[in-house]
Amino acid sequence: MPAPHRDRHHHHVLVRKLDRLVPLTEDDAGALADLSVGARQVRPRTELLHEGDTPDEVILVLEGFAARCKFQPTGHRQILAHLLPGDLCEADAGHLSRLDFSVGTLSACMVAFIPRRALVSTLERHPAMARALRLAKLQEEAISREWLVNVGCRSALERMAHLLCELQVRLQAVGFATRNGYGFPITQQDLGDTLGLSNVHVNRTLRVLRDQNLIEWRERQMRILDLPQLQAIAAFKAGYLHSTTGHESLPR
Amino acid sequence: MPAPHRDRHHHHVLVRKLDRLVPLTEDDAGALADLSVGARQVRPRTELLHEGDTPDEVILVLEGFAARCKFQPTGHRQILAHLLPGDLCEADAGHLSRLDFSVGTLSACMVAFIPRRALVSTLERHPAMARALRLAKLQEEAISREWLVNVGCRSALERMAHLLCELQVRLQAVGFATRNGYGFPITQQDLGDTLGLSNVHVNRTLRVLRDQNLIEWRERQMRILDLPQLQAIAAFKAGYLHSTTGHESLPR
DNA sequence: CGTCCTCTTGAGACTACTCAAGCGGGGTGG
DNA sequence: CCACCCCGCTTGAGTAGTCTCAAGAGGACG
Repeated sequence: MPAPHRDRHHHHVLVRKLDRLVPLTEDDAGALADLSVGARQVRPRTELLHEGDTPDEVILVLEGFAARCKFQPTGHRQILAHLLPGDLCEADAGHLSRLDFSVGTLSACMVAFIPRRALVSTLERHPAMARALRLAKLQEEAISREWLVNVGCRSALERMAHLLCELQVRLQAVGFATRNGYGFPITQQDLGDTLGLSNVHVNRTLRVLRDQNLIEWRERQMRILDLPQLQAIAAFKAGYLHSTTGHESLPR
Repeated sequence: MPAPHRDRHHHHVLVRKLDRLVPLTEDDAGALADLSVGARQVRPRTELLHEGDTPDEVILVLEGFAARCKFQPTGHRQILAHLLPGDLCEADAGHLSRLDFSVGTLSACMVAFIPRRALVSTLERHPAMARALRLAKLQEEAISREWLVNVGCRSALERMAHLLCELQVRLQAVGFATRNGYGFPITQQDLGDTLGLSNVHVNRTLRVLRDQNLIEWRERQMRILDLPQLQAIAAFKAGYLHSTTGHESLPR
């Protein structure tokens, strides 16, 4: 029993992600999949783009956790965004002279480096993809707004719960989470740099969630035991992710 | 002694701001200025766009301080961005179904409500403006990244100093700051909601800066007495604002 | 087998918060 | 014109949340 024709490339993360935002043709999907030939396995804690660079390649994460981050003179690191499978990074950074942050892997990752020119020309030939990427960018911005709220006015427990809920939704949208958990191959230090907490306090906060039987985290696998309760703690509203069931209104 | 021809519209904030990013023709400038006819005076603490709305108008601030903000169920408010004179807000929000934040004035403001269709058609006829707006958007994103760093890993004193430095640069770029200060008509509570601090702690933090003769803030006028020292406290690097002397490289 | 890295837990310190009270200026109504 | 009131600023006191320093345990890897 053959899969429907239009699903031929749907094993590809980026296709899965964008098709939820804007229905793609089989032709679109193929062109998209072609962009990520030559993907490479990258070790954890590897810098992919450096602060101050003017990269002529765009990063596409296919597997694993990567991140945008900024390093402070004090040695502190702030993680600005998690780059999950299907996330395309710095698509329009070419407009700026220099990056004001760096991009690196947290875990081992499968990453494609897409020449900007190739991306641009593909987008010109596939306007639906361009529209989907604009929507994806808006989602990203909504996430970073929520992160500012997180560090700005939530307690450690609330922040942690909120992040775990967000990842559940985002990863599920690209097929990297089950109903009650996901692979979570990052360190507690990474988590601290994400949430603006010390690694020690991250540990204590996780223990509270574990002691309340809300989560379990072993062998790089996060199990969400009580999602409703976790969402309640975080006052988590999935709406901001704009990824509910796909196919947003398409003005303009 | 007549002003040079191309300066005819340069009394307009948005023209001043965008012309620094991409040189505009007199024709561009005129079209831009036309968009803000019908600007209105708005009282402080007025909501301009509401969370959940799908606005068909874009906000242009001509005078005063406005802000994007998110309200929490707990009653807390997080300010996501300051909208200063020359800032154009939610230019591409039309792509999303619903706003996940609201926009409101902090101080009394002069604001233009620009119908999205008018903006779009002007941008189609003036591609330089469209390019300038894309660059302005990138600046905004850089600022919000820096804000995340601010609340994520800086102390109260550092956060405050950093914000004051940022405003000095941003306001000077649109002619709303002198070399050593600017009008600063917002409350300490607003400042707290911006920096993730309580209003009480904002007050104490300001007193430290005042006691060290770094700033003076009276009658809604902020005077920066020692900018280098303030920048040193904040580890402030103006580079992220990408507004140094204008006319960035223009790829693509 | 040793080393390194991450996780874990304890103890003590410090930053920032909450609650509370007083002050001062600007606007409003008598 | 004056009195009052409200809102924002200021300062104090005590508390809570988070941080730093430190030490030990458990794995992974060479």
